[in-house]
Amino acid sequence: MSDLLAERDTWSMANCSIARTLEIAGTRAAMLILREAFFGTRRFDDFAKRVGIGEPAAAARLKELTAAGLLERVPYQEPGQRTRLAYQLTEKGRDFLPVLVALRQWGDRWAAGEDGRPVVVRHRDCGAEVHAVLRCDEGHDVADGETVVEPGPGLLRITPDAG
Amino acid sequence: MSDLLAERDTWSMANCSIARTLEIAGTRAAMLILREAFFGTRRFDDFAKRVGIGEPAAAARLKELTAAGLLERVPYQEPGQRTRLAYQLTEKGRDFLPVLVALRQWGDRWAAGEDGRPVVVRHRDCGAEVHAVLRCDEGHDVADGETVVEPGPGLLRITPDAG
DNA sequence: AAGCTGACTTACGAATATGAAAGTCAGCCA
DNA sequence: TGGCTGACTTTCATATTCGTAAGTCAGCTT
Repeated sequence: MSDLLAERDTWSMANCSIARTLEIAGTRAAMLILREAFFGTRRFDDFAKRVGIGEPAAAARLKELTAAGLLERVPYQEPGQRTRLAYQLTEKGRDFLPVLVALRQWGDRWAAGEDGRPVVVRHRDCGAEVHAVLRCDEGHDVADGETVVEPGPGLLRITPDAG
Repeated sequence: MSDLLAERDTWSMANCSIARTLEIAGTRAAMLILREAFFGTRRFDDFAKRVGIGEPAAAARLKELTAAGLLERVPYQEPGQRTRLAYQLTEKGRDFLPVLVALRQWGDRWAAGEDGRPVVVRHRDCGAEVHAVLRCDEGHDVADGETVVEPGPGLLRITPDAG
């Protein structure tokens, strides 16, 4: 990306989309709960157990993610069991998948154990592995160093100190 | 993704690539420092100021990211100034860009302010906007719900409790 | 009506992350 | 040689986040 230097200093990052996203789902536990949701986990206890966090943390993160609209609670009933509530991804939550795939991909490449990747994500229709890639609206693959950043319509400016 | 249910319960997520990635760069401050690095920020004070965090936090995160190999300190000298150290992305750090793009994209769509996106990322060569997309190795775009997860070579299994 | 189980909540303490304010240190410049 | 500035570090206090352990509550089953 380019160095806009002085121009850049007038940008307020108060409403940065990355920061906003992190405020909603930026904690380790929240990310891992979303991972589990994509893996198919739906029940409270399973979230806590599989993410490896305590029940209070699981309850707090699930509540936040539900309030933020990434998860919704839906009633379900197994035969011979009472009605329960399951946590299920909404469209807003499912749209988070590229973030998780990108995180996994980076970890696979740069921080995997010696035995390699613990899980593999494949395309259901063809069986090939799935990756997060950068692509522009013209259809080009975007390689390292080929991006530039510019102000968008929602950019706030900082009023420089007088002087 | 499919629900492997019982099978899934034998998976240990202790070495999950997502969790490993989050341990290296999973805090809000670390992510935002990487964002700034992609925006072209290189100096200590600018990181602290533009990310909006205190100097102790900036120093701690920069140190961690440098130790983890995402950033490197390189000497530089402006005319008439003494030699200083700048923080610059390594290949390992630049490879983190898809994560940030995916986070930004999600925030743009689901958590933007009413004026829209604060920044826009474009392809340098053609000017079109850049997105993080999921694609399989066969070249197909992968849509919502078209992924399946399976164990990889590095998957650890949990020995079920006897009984 | 009592038991059982899943889904939480409460209580408590420890670890981590962060901010404000101030101090330290190293060189280039005058 | 002293000033100045960028780059940190130190100190102190606070806010989150997390784990363990235990308690609560609701309904379906018997």
